[in-house]
Amino acid sequence: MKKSKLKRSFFNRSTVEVAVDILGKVLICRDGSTKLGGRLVEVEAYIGRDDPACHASKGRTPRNEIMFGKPGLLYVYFTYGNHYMLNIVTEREGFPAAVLLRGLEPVYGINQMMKNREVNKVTNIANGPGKISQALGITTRQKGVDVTGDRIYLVDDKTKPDEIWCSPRIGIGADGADRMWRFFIKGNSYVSRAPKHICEMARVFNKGIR
DNA sequence: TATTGGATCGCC
DNA sequence: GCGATCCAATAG
Repeated sequence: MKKSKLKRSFFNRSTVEVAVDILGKVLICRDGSTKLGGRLVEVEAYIGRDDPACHASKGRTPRNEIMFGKPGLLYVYFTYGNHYMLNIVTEREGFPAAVLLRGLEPVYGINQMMKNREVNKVTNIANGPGKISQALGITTRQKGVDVTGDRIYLVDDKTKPDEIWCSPRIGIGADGADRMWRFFIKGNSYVSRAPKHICEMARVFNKGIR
């Protein structure tokens, strides 16, 4: 089986489908001779104007306008005075939606990522959304970068992820907390520390797994 | 122009 | 469990 780079058509689908399918794929960031990245193990879906937790729920603003753009663009924003959140835009152009990257199993450039994070445990490099951006050197400068290009992209190496589970999204208030739109690989050590949430197997997306 | 709170993290 | 930290969004 050959490795392949994910194309725009991958992201031009329903956000839940993209969120589930992107688990197990490898995110690569190239900068000159530096190659950083790893396998995605936890993501969340933010879907359109009807999703109260989606930044675009109240319409288009300077911050969220990238979400209305082409599927496959990076949506990066700054929050809590400290952290950059890395998202990939999904669905057709004009429909504001994205997948937030929350957990990554380090594969490439582990030493450099540990330097970027000032940590010395691999399990503490990228087990949280702010940590992923810091490890990879992502800031709002990367907002709008196209992941079908050659600087930041995703690779399908045909690895089958283990069981996919879902839960409510983290850090979301009552509005939108009912949606089970956080997806992660059950038991993986690089999933972020989460509050005690109801988790269940995402049965629809685990065909063939019993 | 002022105020408020956040898709978090790290340390107590 | 709580404070840091600063920007975006909203209200006045």
